[in-house]
Amino acid sequence: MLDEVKTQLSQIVSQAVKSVIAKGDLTLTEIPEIQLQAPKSDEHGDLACPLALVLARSAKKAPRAIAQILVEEIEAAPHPLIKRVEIAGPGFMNFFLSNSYLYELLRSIQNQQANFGRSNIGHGERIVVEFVSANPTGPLNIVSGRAAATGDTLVNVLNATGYDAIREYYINDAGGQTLRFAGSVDARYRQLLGQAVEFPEDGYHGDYVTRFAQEIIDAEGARYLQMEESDRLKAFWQIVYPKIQRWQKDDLERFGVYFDVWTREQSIRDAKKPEEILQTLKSRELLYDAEGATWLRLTAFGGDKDCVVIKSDGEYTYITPDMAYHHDKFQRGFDRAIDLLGPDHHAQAGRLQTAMKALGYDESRLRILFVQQVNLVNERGERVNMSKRKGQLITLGELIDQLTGTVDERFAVDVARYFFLMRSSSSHLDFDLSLAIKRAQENPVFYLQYAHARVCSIFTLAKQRNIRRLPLEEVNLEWLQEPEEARLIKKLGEFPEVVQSCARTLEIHHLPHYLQEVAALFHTFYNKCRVLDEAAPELTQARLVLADCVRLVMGNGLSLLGISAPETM
RNA sequence: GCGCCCAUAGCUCAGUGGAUAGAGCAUCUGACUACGGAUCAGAAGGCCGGAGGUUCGAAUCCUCUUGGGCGCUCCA
Repeated sequence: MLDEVKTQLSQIVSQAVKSVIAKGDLTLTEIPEIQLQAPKSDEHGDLACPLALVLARSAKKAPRAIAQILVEEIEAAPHPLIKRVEIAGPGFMNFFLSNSYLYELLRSIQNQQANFGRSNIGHGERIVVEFVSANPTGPLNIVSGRAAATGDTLVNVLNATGYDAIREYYINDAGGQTLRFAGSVDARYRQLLGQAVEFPEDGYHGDYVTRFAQEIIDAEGARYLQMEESDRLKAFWQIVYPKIQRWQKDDLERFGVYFDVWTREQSIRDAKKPEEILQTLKSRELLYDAEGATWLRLTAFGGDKDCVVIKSDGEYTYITPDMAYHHDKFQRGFDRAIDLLGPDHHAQAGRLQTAMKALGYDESRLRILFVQQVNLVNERGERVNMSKRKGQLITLGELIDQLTGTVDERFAVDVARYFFLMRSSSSHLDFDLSLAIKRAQENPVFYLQYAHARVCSIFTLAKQRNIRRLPLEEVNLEWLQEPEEARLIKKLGEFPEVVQSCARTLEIHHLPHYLQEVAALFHTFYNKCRVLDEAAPELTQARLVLADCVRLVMGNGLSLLGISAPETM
């Protein structure tokens, strides 16, 4: 809707430029794109156009003079949309629009209902978004929580803008970490059975490792001691892996994140996909042997160094099945793949990008985003580095547990999700758990939810007072004349653009910020303007339409964030 | 040494080419006997890490520089 207004206005301006050139009042070889921006201040109108500033050089005229010529041309043929045009500052043309477009906006929101905010800029492009993908060697920590909230919302946003996106989790259930983890379980197993074994230095120290060992003893005793160590490790892995996977999945679901596809590295290996891509690379003469290993010539594609794909012991390095996995994503028909990675995977990301180029894929098809680290801050304000191996971490489950101590489970998830979503994912995040718990009650997410609940309460009260809403076409929206109403309506109209911008930039933190603004403008409106006024039934009807539009935008927005929109709190 | 991320109000962060740089928290002052005070109105708080450059116009783009974080394995 706001788009349409902009399009209309930019046509008017561009028409004016053309006719001014035709008259010879302005000399230009080329008309630049006409920008229209919503000014921050009401004094600057509804939409501002800096065209005269842009043209100053090529037209060899002062910006204000150019603006003057254009404004005269525009005013010569009055348009119902434009109330007046002012020239301001260095040469901005500020358009003040007639309120009718605001009323159109409300009608448009009413007609679209839950679809308001949805669009089709994606044209059905198929995208696989891979995120979390934590090693199956322990519970998910809060960094994974941040990735989970981010990826989940990103997929919501993409699907709302006409892309066909899915959530995918890659399970590294076949690499070297698995045996290292099994080794840690084994060490605890033997320790618990009284053997004096030293715990591996690079092992996993978490309590849960000991718990797993104890569970094995409880179920099957000491019988694994009879086995060869390598067989025992494999057996332990088989026992422990499903438990961890279940654990991770439960935590994610508790957090409201459901993956569409879980891909196991083992299944990629079983399907001989790594061999397949190695064959392709070999046929292109991109592989060579050196120092007993097989290398991929990444330097031929702009990589800073070549990388090993088969180690001298015959095992693959991480990248080999990973390449195969990404190749598989494209084979499954996805136009684009987006990966959300932790910041400690920078080198891996660069290598993978280059490797996919070597496999013949256009660079633009794989986009790797980084969800920056989360530092845990302790009571003394010191940063604590989280490490899964050292068992020094806060798990996603613990986070929700702790928040649940102060608020309901549903709100605990809301608080945690909002905490992760409200800041840019490229920024580091200091997570002060004690503060987060303390602040749970006064968390900014409640500000948004309260706005939604407050709107809903208006309708509840209306019902109690037997105030029935008239059909939209019988409501006279001209009653909405207050500046607080105009500001709120304008903000509501931005919603589709905000969602689109999140989809285009893959930066979703704009959405929480936008909803915060909507909530603030609504609260202001609510304090200033009485909705249910029995002395003014027509005004009441018009304001009910506005209130309902706020309800829709807040509801649709919160739903994209995966945060509940309560009707009462 | 090389690459990536970050630096904006006391604190946590938005703003990535437009007018007077914004919000939340914290601080201070106020608000209707009326739709939910989990709210609102207002005050105070800033050489946008620093220095050059591009531009009509820079927190934003380029170069250099300072400080912090993370990578640079035949680990994942």
